Amino acid sequence: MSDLEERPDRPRVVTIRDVAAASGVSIGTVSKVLNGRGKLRAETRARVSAVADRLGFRPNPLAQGLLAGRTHTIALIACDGFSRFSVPVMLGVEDFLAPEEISMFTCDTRDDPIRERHHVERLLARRVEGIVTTGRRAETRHGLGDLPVPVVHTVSRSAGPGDFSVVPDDRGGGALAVRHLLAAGRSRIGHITGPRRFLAAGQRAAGLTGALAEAGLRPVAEPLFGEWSEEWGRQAAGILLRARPDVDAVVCGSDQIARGVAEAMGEHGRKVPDDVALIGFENWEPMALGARPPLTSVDLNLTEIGRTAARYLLDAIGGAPPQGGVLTVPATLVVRESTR
Amino acid sequence: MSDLEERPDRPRVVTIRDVAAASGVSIGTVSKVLNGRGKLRAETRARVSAVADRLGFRPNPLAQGLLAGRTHTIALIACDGFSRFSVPVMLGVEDFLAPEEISMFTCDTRDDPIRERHHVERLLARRVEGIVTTGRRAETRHGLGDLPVPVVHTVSRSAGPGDFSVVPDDRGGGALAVRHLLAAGRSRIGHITGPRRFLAAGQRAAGLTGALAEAGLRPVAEPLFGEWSEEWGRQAAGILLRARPDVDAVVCGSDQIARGVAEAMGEHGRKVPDDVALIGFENWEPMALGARPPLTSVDLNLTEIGRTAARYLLDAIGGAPPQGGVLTVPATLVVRESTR
DNA sequence: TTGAAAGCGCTAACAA
DNA sequence: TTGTTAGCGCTTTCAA
Repeated sequence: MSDLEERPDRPRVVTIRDVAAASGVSIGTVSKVLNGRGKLRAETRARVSAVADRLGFRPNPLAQGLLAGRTHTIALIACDGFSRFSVPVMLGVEDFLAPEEISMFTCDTRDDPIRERHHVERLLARRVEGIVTTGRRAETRHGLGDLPVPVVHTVSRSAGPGDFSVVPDDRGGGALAVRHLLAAGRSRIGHITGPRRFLAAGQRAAGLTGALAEAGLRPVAEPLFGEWSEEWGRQAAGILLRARPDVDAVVCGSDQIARGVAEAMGEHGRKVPDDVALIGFENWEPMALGARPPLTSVDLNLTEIGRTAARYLLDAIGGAPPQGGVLTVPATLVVRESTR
Repeated sequence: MSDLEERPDRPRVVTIRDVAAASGVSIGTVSKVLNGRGKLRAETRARVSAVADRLGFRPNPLAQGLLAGRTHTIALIACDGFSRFSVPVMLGVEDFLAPEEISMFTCDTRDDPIRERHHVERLLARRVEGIVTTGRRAETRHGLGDLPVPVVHTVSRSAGPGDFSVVPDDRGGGALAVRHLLAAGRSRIGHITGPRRFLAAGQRAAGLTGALAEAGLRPVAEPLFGEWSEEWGRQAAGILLRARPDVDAVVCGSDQIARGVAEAMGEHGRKVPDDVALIGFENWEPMALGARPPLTSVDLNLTEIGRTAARYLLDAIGGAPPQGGVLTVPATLVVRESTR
């Protein structure tokens, strides 16, 4: 496949000088045409643009940026191998950025602070104008330190003082799930979720108990903290059924857990949703749709978190006063067969 | 959260001039110190580096790039919303790029040619030095046209003449699965997979029948083409069992299908792996590990595909003669309980 | 209405 | 051993 012939020259990049020469004007004039600036004869404008088009001229953003001190780039730093938590955020950020003609560098730190530092250094050297970080489920993360550009943290909130974070509403999501179940006439509601050390698990549980309390109720049993896995869901369903055979609904801390619960319920002779209604969390479609029956699930709207983060970042880049604190994006409920 | 006070000035960016002034030398000297070029007194070097460090100087890569005509950036274009197929490739590309101090722009086309064109235009304007595309399962995609920079397509092969693609070995993966089953003493092997129109489905099936043929065998029944879903797995398992109750192993076109099959097998009174061994495809861990029992699965080594693509891209950027054609990265088998 | 020239931050060739 | 200068591609005065 290799060949000895000279490599065919790739088309040389066309500069403003080429356009000027080809259209017989100065580079200043070309610049004015391209930017619609200054006073020029219509005929000149037309002619120069035509030439620029014909030559396939694209202004070099490095040169533009050098002069303007801007790069129209931002960076997204993930820490979790672009997991299913980071990806929707990325898409949201991109959504918001693309029409602004801003490009996005991405990198992943694999949860390694050294790698993170390294990436931040390089990105700053490249003069990105802002940084978005993404996290894995709602946790608390360290800040990035005092940087010369605005930073927005997403999903995981930053512990750095004055830092700004956009996070999912785990608590509200838990409440949402409960209200849906109450409206459907369920009242003996259990909760099976991930490890206690996860902020997300605690908040989802708190939202659930809160919403039950509003209705003068309590969970049918103490929330069961364990793992984020299907296997834990299977185990915990057994534990719950043994303690409270009369349970008529379970809110799960993740769709994976909910799948495990669904399976175990069947094995214990309970029908979903007839005997026990089931709600998952995170609305991870391959999981939620593959379950039998398909799972009602709390959607944390991570893409919206990404859009929101991008909007704030652009505002900050534009000179808006710095924001600190945590902004929470509401969750929504996607209703499927497991609660119908 | 807003305040009326003046926004605290972010630290102004330090230029080579600042360093020169602060250390009482010319900018040329600073440049030599920073790049280790030229002949300078050791004392000067030490002093200037110290000042540069103290000031937190970072050379502006825009200026460097403008001069050198290089940007040390590449782009990755996904088409599938950074799906589980694109993400491992991204990580592989990043793996290979990071030590080279090359940064990666990413964008997603949402499978929209207009969006793709738009992104390509913008990336070229930014003078990326190369482009990697990622695809969703092995398909054939259109090329990007004649670009002034090298392009490597991954996962989906490009139909563009002279284009270079790095793709998974679906056929080899199918063969791998069969050989593993044969070695385990199974011989009545069925196949349940995705839609016939997918190249990946066809190749996996071909690999399977090929490896069986080598052993003088044929599939226990015609391969069942359907959907990539669990639901299809459940359905198809029933069909297969009705046709061939004596089947002792099933290779599935995806882990999702395999999960469905596993579930249905249980319902039909077949134990996995005792009665029927099961192999999935793609080694999508949340699916493969959550199944009961955990699934043996063919890993397509997408991260390795990413690394390989990055290596070729860098070579091409470095001036290696252009390659055309398709490079196949071998698959491997991850053995778990479903075949033990 | 157009052109000339300065300068963004940096490197490299050449002078001193 | 160090400084000076030109120039990368572009925008933006200011002159013509």
